[in-house]
Amino acid sequence: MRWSTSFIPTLRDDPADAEAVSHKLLVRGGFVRQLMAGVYSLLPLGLRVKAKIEGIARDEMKRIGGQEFLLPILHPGELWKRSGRWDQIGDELFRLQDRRGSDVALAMTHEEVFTVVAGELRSYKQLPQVWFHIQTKLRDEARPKSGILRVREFTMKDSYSFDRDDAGLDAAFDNHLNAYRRFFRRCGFEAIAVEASSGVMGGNQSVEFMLASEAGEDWIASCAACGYAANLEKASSTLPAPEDPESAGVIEKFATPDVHTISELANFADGGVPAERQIKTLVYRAGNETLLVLLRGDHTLAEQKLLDSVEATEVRPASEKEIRAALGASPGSLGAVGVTNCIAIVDEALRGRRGMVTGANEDGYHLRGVDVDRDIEARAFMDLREVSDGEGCPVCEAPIAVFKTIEVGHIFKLGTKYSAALGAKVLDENGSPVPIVMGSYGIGIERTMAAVVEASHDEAGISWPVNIAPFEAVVTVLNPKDVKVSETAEHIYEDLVAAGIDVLIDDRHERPGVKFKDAELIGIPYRITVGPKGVENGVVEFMRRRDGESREVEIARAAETAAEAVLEERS
RNA sequence: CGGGCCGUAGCGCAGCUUGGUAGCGCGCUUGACUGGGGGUCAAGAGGUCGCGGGUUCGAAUCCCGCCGGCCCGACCA
Repeated sequence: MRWSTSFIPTLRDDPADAEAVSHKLLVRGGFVRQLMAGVYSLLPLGLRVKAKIEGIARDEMKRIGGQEFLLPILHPGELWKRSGRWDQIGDELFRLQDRRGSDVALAMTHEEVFTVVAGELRSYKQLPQVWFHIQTKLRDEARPKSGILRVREFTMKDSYSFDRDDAGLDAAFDNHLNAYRRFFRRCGFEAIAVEASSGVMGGNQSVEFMLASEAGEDWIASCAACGYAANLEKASSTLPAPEDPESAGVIEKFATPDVHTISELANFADGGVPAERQIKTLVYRAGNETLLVLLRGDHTLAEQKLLDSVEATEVRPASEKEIRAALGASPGSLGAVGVTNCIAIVDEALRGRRGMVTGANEDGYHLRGVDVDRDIEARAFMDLREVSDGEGCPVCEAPIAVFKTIEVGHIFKLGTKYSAALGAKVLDENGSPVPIVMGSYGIGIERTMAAVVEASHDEAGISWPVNIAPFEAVVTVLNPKDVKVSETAEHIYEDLVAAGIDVLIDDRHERPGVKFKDAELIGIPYRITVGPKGVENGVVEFMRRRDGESREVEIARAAETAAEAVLEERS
């Protein structure tokens, strides 16, 4: 392609509304333009990258036996009602009505429709199947942000596995796990596979693929020593054994005027204790039940863990009014000792603790000498707290690291949630109908694009890996008016085209500096610079974007050298 | 959905406090010089000041309403 006739609108300045590096660079480089909040147009450069990422996804899916489909994005609301998600999901699902007034949903994901198609499977002998498509998804995100990282309209590679039993699902899941690792590696980064919560997707196991990045919004805990990694919604950790008094002691009420927070109580002169000796009492509503969620004073609740373990579709913090009605005191003086009208759920870290301090359910008073096992009627002990950096890995006890990541892929063991609801059954060996065991597996294509930029850029711009670069090489013509220079450049360009390299020739009438800056901004992995001085000496400059390494190459060998470098890196 | 900030030329911004009919840099067009890291000079083009209403002789500027965007939080298969 010729730069002079291409639409590559690069910008000198960062767009004012961009925060994330990938957002700034993809806009400045002329890859994307915003249309509205969370909706972006892909320009030619952006589309080229997207197509390459899709190509790798397709390749990896076919490697594990995937068959490609293309399912609609306009779905009958009826179908989503049958799976239950019409009511479960809320505002994130785009809904509309057609001219006859029928409910229609815009695809957030395609479990329902793939399951309907799978309804034509008749026999266990037809299983397993792995089906996929690469299709637009629409989600009315509450807060689109960070450019192309979190949007309302995007492309997803999603696949669905259909198996006769859990063992089959396990195998399909493993195949995807490996395919995803290869996929992200080919896109240019090592994704961290983490245990995750399945959320409203249903199913009992899910793994997310993450890229460590400040631009991300998911926190994960990861152990460098043994490889354990989990989303903070799910991660657990070990703590040093507490040093509690031997004897249980007796409960004493004491006055704590003006003490409303854990830290105020820790600093309270007349009976205050450190946060780790306090019991934090949070009040939640789940359906018609009031839950007391008890944690150590210095710990934070991982709300998703609570949600996952109470089997409610929704839990929310109780209002101050509800709290007062249930416990007779305001936040700051709450506790679970002697409370019978609420369900107390206690974090594992409090099990067996003695000599603790907690609220007395009377404003301005606390209790000391509390023995958790003796004094609190716990419905259950569960892991509810959020892991902190430096705590012990649950597998090997080495210190665990907590950091921010971008979620680029997510795979789920769905089980029979959708097949049972939508009647996708096969006959087993005995001739009895059994629901198909399903898995679903997604990769965000544009998000992957942005993630690569987050992982691979410098002050000058993007540095694409060869596999997904919009062009693999650029021939920069320093002075197109100089006939010798321009003929030399054109020859090299033609040779690269003939060699099957995606090559761009910068034949614009621009200053050299402008061309260099632009080539670096849009991130072309290799550059051949053809200028009058070099041509005079029979050489051109060959430069690698990622480290700036450059050398002179004979004109006759230039195309070959570049082609070899590119081909060596393609995978 | 709560809190904060912002909509003026393609991009980045000033002007608004104290009303008088819009300006700067970059980019763009034409010409000349220049040609290995965003060059110089000259001449130009380009704006319903987000939208609607109100106040006023007069509104980018003041008032009311709406729309849109960004950030923080809640949310997120």
